[in-house]
Amino acid sequence: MSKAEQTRSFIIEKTSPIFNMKGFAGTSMQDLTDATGLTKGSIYGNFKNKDDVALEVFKYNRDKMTAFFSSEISKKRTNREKLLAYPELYINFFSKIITEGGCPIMNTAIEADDTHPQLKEAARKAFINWKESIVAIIEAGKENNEFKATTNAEENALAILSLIEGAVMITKLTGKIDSLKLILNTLKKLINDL
Amino acid sequence: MSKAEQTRSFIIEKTSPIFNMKGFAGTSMQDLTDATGLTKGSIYGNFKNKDDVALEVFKYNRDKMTAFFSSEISKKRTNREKLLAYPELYINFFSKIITEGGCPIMNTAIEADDTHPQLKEAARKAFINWKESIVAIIEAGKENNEFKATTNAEENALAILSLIEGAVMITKLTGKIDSLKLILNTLKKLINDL
Amino acid sequence: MSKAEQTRSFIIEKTSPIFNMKGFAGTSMQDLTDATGLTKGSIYGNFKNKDDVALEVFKYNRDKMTAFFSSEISKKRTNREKLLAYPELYINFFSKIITEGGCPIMNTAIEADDTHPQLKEAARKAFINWKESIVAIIEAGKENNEFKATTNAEENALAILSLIEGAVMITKLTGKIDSLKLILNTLKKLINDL
Amino acid sequence: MSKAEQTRSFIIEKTSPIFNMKGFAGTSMQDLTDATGLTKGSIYGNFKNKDDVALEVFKYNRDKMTAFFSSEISKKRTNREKLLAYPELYINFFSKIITEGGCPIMNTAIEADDTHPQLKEAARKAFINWKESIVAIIEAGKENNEFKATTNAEENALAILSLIEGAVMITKLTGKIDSLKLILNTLKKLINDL
DNA sequence: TATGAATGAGTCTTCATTCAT
DNA sequence: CATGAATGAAGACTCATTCAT
Repeated sequence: MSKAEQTRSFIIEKTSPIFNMKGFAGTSMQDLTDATGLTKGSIYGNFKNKDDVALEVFKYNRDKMTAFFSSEISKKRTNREKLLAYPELYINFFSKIITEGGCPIMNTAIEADDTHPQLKEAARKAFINWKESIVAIIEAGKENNEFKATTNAEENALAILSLIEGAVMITKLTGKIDSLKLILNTLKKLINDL
Repeated sequence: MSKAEQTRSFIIEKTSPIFNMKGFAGTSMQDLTDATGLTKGSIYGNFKNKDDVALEVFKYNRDKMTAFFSSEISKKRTNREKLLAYPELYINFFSKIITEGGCPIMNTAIEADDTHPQLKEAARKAFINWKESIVAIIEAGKENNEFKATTNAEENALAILSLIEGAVMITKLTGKIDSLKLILNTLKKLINDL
Repeated sequence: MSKAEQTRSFIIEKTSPIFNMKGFAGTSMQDLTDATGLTKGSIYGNFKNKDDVALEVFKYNRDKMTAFFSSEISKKRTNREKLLAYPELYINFFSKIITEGGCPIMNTAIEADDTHPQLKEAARKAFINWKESIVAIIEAGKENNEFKATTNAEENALAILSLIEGAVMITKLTGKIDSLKLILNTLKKLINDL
Repeated sequence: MSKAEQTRSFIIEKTSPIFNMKGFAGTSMQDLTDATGLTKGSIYGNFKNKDDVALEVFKYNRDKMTAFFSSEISKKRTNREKLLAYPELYINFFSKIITEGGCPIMNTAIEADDTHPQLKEAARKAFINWKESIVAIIEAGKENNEFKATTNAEENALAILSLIEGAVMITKLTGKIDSLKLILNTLKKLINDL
C-alpha cells in the first residue's frame, strides 16, 4: 500500500463515524481535520472534495459490513442458520448503534436525497445487493426443502431487512437495548416460520 | 387567529416538506425564505431561530399524523381492524413518501442527534406515544379475546412500527411501490396472526 | 404637558442610563423598547430616529447636570465655596458613576466622533458652557480679591474639569472610591490655592 | 516571523486607529477588511473573532505606549525630570489625539463595560500598571530628597494621570491645542511642587 | 397616537475550496 | 505530497426603520 493509499485509508477510517453521526451536511471539513489531525490541504490532496470523502467513507462502511456478514454467514451450515445469524449478530451491535450512529446505509439513504445523487445511488445499490443476498439464501432454502415451497423470497427478504433497519432506528431513538431485543425476537420467529 | 399566528402557520406548512427532504442541517434560512416568499426578518420575527422553526415543523407533522391515524382508526370497530388500518393507509402514502421525504419522526430521529437534543427528545416522545397507542390496541384486543392471550403487546407493537418505518425507508430508497406493498403484506399477516 | 410630551419624557428618562452605559452604537432599539415597555412603533412615533433619541437623552442629562450644579452652587456665598462645591458633591456620585456609567458629556464626546457630528457638537457646546461657567466664577473671585490677581482663569477652569473628568473615568475603571477621594482632594487643594 | 505572525501584526497595526476612533461596537468586520485589504476569511483565519482582534489591538497600543514612555523616561536623570517628560511629550501628541482618537486605554475603559469584561480588565490592569510606575518614580524622588517627604505618592500619581487623561479627552472634544497646552501647564506646576 | 408585522441591508462568523510554497 | 494561508460565497441572525391598521 503506497503512502497515498495509507493516508486515504487513514482519513476514511477516522472520519467514518463522524459522517455517520452528523450526516453529510452536518459534517464540516474542520470536523475532518480535527478527527485526523491532518490539514485541509492534505485531505484535498487525497480526495477531490467533501463529496468524494463521503462516498469513500460510505464504500468503506458498506464493504466492512458486507465482509463481516459474509464471513459470519459462511460459517453456518443451513440456510435457516444463515438467516438467523442476523438477529444473533445484531444483538451485539447495541453499543455501536448508540455510539456510531445507526446503520450507515440507511443514514446515507435518508439524508442523501436530491442534493447528493451519487451517494444516494450508492446506498440504493448497496441495499439492493444486501436484499439479493438474502433472497438468494431463501431461494436456496426453498430449493433444498429447508423452507416452505410457498415462501415468497422477495417479500420475506424485505421483511427481514425492514425489521433489522427498523430495529436499528428505534434502538438509536429510544436508546434502550430492550427494544432491540424484542424486535430481533420477532425477526427470529419470522425466520423460523419460513 | 392573529396575523402572527397566521404567518407562523403559513411558514410551518410551507417549510415542512423542505426540512423533511433536506434535513435540519441541509435546510438554510434562504430555503425558508424561498419557500415562503417572506424575508429573513419576517421569519425571525415569528420564530426565535432556525431550531425553533424546525421544532414547530416537527410538532406540526406529528400532530397531523396523529390526528389522521386517530381519525381513521376510530372508524374501525374491532381491534384487529384498527391495526390493519396501518397497512391499508400506508399503501396510499407511496407518492407522499417520494415527494415529501419519508417519515418525519424517523427522519428527525436519525438526524437530530447530539447537536439538537430538543428535536431528538421531541421525536423520541412522539415515537413512544405512537408505540403506546398500538400497545393499547393490542391489549384491548387481548382483553376481549380478539387476540391470543399469549401475544406480547410490547414486542408486537415494536414489530409493527419496525415494519412500517422500515417500509417507508426502503420505499424512499428504492423508489418502488412494490417494496412498500410487499412489506405491508408481511405486516398484514403479522397482525392477522395476533 | 401633552400626552406626547409625557411619552417623550418617559422614553428619555428610561433610556438615559442605557445610552450612558452601552454607548450609542452599543444601544439597540430593542434595548429601548425593553427599557420602556413600549413598542418600536411608539418610539418612532415620538422620535425621528435613534439619533434623535440619543440627542434628546444627551440634552436631558446635560440639563439635569446643569440644573443640579447651578442650584447647589447658588447656595454658596463666596466664589471659592462655589468651586469647592464640585469636590464636595462629586464624592457622593460614586455609586452613580458605577451604575450609570460615568459622565454623560465625556462618554458622548469620546464615542460620538465623525459618525455622529450632531451629538459631538452638542457635547462640545455643553463642555464649553460648563468651562465658561467656571471661568466666570474664577473671574468673579479675582474681581473681589478672593483669588490671586495672577490666577489664569482659563487654565484653572480646564484643570478643574480635567481633574473632575479624570476622576470620574478612573473611578469607573478601577471601581474604587479611594481613587475618587484622592483626586478630589487634589482638586480641593488646587481650588484653595487660587 | 512567520507569515501568520506577519499578517496578524499587519491587521493589528492597520485596524488599531479604527477601533480607537469608532470604538468596539462601532467598528465592523467590514471596516477591518476595508482597512487591511484582506478578506473576512483571512481575518478569521488569524483571529478567533472580533473580540480577539480588539484585545490584540489593545495590547499592541498598550505596549507601544509603555515602550515609548519607558524609553523616554529612562533618558532623564532626576525623578522630577522623569515626571516632567509627560507634559513635555504629550504636547507633541496633539495631532495624534485628533486623528487617532484619544487615549486607547481610556477609550477602551469607557466603552468596554459589562459587554466586554476581558477588554475592560485589560484596560484596568494597564491603567494600574501605569499608575504604579508613576508612584514608583515619586517614591524614588522622596527617597533621595528630590521631593518633599510629605508628598502623597498615590494621590499625586492619580492627579497626574487625571490631568493627562482629562487633557486628552478635552483636547479631543474641543479640537484646540490651547486646551492641551494649558492643562499640561498645570500638570508641570503640580510636578514642580512635589 | 400606538401597535404589530414586515422589510432588507447589515451584523458576525463558518463554509468548502484553492494555491503558492 | 503536505502545509499554511487566503478566498469569497454562504451561513444564521440583528439592525434601524416603515407602514397598514
